[in-house]
Amino acid sequence: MPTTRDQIVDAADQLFYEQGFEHTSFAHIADAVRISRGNFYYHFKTKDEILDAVIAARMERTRQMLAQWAQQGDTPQARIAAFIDILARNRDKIMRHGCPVGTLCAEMAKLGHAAGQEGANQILALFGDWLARQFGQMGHRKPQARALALHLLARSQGVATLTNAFQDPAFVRHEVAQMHAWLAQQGAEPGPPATTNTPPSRRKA
Amino acid sequence: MPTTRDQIVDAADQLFYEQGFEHTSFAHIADAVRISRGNFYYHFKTKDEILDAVIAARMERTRQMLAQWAQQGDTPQARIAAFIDILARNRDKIMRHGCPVGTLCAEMAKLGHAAGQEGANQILALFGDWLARQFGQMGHRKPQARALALHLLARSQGVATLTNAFQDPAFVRHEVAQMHAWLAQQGAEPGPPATTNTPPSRRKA
DNA sequence: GTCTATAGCTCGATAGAC
DNA sequence: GTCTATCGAGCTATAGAC
Repeated sequence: MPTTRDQIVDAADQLFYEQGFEHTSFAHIADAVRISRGNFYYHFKTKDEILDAVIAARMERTRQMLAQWAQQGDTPQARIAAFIDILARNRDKIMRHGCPVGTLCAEMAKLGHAAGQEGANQILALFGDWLARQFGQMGHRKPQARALALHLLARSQGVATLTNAFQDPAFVRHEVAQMHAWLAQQGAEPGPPATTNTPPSRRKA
Repeated sequence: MPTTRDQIVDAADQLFYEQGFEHTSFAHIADAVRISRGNFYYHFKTKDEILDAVIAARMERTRQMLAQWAQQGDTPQARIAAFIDILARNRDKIMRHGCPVGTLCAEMAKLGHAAGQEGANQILALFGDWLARQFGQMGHRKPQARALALHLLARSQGVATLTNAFQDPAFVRHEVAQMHAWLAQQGAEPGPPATTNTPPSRRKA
């Protein structure tokens, strides 16, 4: 039996994802947990407090997910592939509500909510840093590994945005396949790292 | 001297972009135009009405911009390059508020605002259809031209999302350069069109 | 810990004078 | 066309009984 506080955080987490932070009221969260508004305020004094708790929970869950991928994947390529596949695995939710991380970052930026923006960006940064480490283990030097990580992160964000807008499952499949193909081209190579998507062996060919 | 109605639409357009639709109140718009709330209601009866007007204005502006690109670019490649360059040209605004189209699509989806989502998606589709036409003129068959268009649209959306979150100008420059390099690889070719980012001449090599 | 009741505010929207 | 005045609903947040 989870504590009331945990139930509140879980419900808020889901509602913030489905309807957005601003659009979700205390009444809405309280109704979902089946407690009174007064009880809600016993656990969280302000809306910022519940936002902080949700962000902390998402951060922790993200850390665990990344640790699990790191444990299960034998090669950095396999681990990055696990990242790419979340788009396909969460396709239906993304079609309805977008990427949980990206849409929260966007909303916090629009609201001018500095603390929330900082927290949401940190979750996004967790993915970026983790991906950069994987590309580093593939043999890429630090700045290049970081560039590849941000490139892949941006692509997955873009696919999520268009999936949310156009609701086309075939588009997700196609882009995920392209990302896997792109990943296969980013092989570890000695010598100068590639700066474009072009395979190094073909540069200046 | 623009009409009061046009002034309202312009102010609402800007505020919806900077703070989001839901976060912007009638009082906020009225203050920006320096009219009373009552006067505002003479021109627009509901919040959906002003949203419709803003979307219509953005749609018209987008059409004009695409027509101008079509007129100025001598080749389809040059015209697509003009699309890619809006990321660099609007970099500062994107860092602060994201992509005007993508963030509106995301917000409408979160609010469950069917009409607004439909309108915002239509603006995004304007870009997609226009890009698909350009790729078609480069010699790609219809489904392939559409896939390339959506791929590029998704990448620009993703770059906008990460730019908004991380506020890194160097990242924008790098990704824009990569998109131009990618575009150069998507040359018109007879025979089977490429289905990945790999240049066709290298497939199965 | 959980509840009811409500303060204090802002919202979208309306009515009517000028 | 523009204004002031105001409504009812919904919001965050607080106070206090149990």
